[in-house]
Amino acid sequence: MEKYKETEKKEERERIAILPPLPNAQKGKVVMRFAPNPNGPATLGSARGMIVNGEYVRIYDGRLVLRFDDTDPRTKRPMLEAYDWYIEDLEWLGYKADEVVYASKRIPVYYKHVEKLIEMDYAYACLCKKDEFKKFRDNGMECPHRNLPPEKSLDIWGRMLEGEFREGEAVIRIKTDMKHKDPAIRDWVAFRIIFESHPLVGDKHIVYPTLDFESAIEDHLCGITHIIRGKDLIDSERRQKYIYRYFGWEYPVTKHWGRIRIHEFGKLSTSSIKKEIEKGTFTGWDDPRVPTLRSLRRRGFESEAIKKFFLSLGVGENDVSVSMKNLYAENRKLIDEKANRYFFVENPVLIEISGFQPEGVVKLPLNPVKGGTRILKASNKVYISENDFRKFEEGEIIRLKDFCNLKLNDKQKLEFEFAGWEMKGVKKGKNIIHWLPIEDAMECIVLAERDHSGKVEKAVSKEVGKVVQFERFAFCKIEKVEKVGEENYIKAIFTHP
RNA sequence: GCUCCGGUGGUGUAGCCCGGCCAAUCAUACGGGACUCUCGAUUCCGUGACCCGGGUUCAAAUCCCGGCCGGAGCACCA
Repeated sequence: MEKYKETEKKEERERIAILPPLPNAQKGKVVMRFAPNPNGPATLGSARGMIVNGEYVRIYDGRLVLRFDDTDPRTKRPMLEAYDWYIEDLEWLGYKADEVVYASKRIPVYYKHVEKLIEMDYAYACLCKKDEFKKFRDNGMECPHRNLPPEKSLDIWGRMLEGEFREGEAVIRIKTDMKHKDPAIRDWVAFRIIFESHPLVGDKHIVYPTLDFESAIEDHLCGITHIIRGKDLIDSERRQKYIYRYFGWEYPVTKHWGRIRIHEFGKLSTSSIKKEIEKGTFTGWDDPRVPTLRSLRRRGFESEAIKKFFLSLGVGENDVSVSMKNLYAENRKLIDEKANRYFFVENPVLIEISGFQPEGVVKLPLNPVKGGTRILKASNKVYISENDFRKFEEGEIIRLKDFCNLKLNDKQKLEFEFAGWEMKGVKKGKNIIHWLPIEDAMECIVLAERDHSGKVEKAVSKEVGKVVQFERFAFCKIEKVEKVGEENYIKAIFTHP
């Protein structure tokens, strides 16, 4: 009976995690893509793209393409390390790209396509200045270059590639409709000149495609059947459909999700994080305060929790504003039973207990599921947290968890007196505190929003790389044991409460 | 301003296409009880929502119109 209930619950949870069916999707024939710009590492926002696409591909037994939309070496300059980081992060989340495409390496392919479009008179070389064109566009008028004969456009195109124009002097535009009711769609730019060395392909090119062009061609070439992305790219579809019509291609099925805002991180964008790192506010892209996947991994989050978190948001088009608490809840479900328990005493106050001379050791439970014990010396010199100490009043009985009771005699002088071994008489809850014998304590620093320092059980040294729970404090990942001078100390990272 | 899109409890989400079984699902949050020598877990109970106004209909969260609010795009960024 109990077991039946258990599995039923699991199924319920599983069902929630399932995404709505994709229109026109056939098992085995779905091809989807995740297309980031590697101008920084994957963030929580990128994770949504990886998870939703990855999960659909898994459901439909399809193919996943990881494509780097890195065709602007200046404004959204790619970061060389980020390419591999994306591949790593994708794998960490449990998805594997069946194919990896680097747009910057395939620029000649895009050249060929645009040449064809120019020949067919569906694209033209435009020599207007940016604001000149804007005027034409806003008034629904054709610019003087629009009706250049294809040969003439082709000639300008050739000279663009030769470097005869400077930046801003010539672009290639796709012909749409200068009277289109949405000005954003009118004759958009497909290629522009950028004299800037590309981190990945160097000085090979001076004419780069815009995202809309590159993505349109690449989606077709890769045989993408379904595109799911943020709604900021919703106009892309309207623009790109012109190309698809001109070539007689079929546009993939699309779906867009709304903007996501995480309460705790607010406005942090890739570029603003970058700035803060350069300023030294953050230590790097894996600083625990930063919403990158690298940081969450470092903090000890399970990728499964991140997945559940995003799947629970669904793929609706309305904007969401969600708290990390939801992620914490998912992660807690996974790590609670794995994490060993230890005492971490923040802002330690050393007290000496009078009235007894303890001998031997105290055994404490190590893990709530697997059991096991950990051992601390029974001592009359122990650390307790200043945060607890502050709350006690003279005459109060305090329980050192799993050890013994004390009575606070004089708060000023830190005078504590032994008050028995048994639990009875102690109010459960707030008066049971964690503690640490002076003999088993070592220094510990916990990196978080605001760093916490204190003392921790020496045995924690064996947990490097693992997530533990510091009782009555939080879950933390033990990162390493570091030596400062003579002394070792534990460096841990705050995971979540 | 123009062009799209969206509005279900504090926060997310299901339901809306194909109106009735929705006095609206689930999660999280919050409040209270039990249990546990953790402020964690478990468990029980509770709080709490269909943006507003019209219309269609025997019947509307679901369809239609208007309003209000929110968002996205309007880049030689992605």
